[in-house]
Amino acid sequence: MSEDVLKKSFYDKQTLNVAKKLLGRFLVRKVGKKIIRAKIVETEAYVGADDLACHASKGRTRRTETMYGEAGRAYVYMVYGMYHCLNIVTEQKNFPAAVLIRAVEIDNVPHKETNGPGKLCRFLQIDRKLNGWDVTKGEKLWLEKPAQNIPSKCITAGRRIGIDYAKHCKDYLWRFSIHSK
DNA sequence: TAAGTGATACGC
DNA sequence: CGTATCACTTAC
Repeated sequence: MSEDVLKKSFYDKQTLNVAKKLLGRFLVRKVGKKIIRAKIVETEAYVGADDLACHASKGRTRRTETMYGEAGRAYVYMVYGMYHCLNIVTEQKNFPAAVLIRAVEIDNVPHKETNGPGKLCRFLQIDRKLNGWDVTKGEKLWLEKPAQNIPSKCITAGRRIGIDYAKHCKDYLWRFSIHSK
């Protein structure tokens, strides 16, 4: 496996920092012999049982069990019956936190097809079978270092999307994206 | 702006 | 069991 594969030590840190550092890195998906490399351009952090927007705020259940596990695993779930969302589990074991991958860019693919969490999973053929997958192994699904880091002045923080039910937590600036130019 | 879609969680 | 809700997308 490539030396560029991000290790567990990248993920078991503070979630907000991991979310920012994931920007500009490559999400790599291998299906059969085909490899797709996607640059991450937008992420969101979901941190702990106290974050009302985090699925784990409702307690530890079968669904959220992955988030309580080790850092560097994929947390994949289905929403609205049609779409999957890909998250990467962060922080230490038994602390529920993850980074949602909201948008990516792929060479020769219209941005329209990969600029949403449900759309990028459909394009990369990610579904619940990958829930709990270890993304530090460099097989099937993993993340790689970028050619260069994204300067912090090119990162925009904003409110998270689609979590109006989360009361005061909806105003946290826990969505991060790269602004071009 | 609304509705499709089914897993999930919870109440009975 | 039933039913409400949802970290979304697409078509009006």
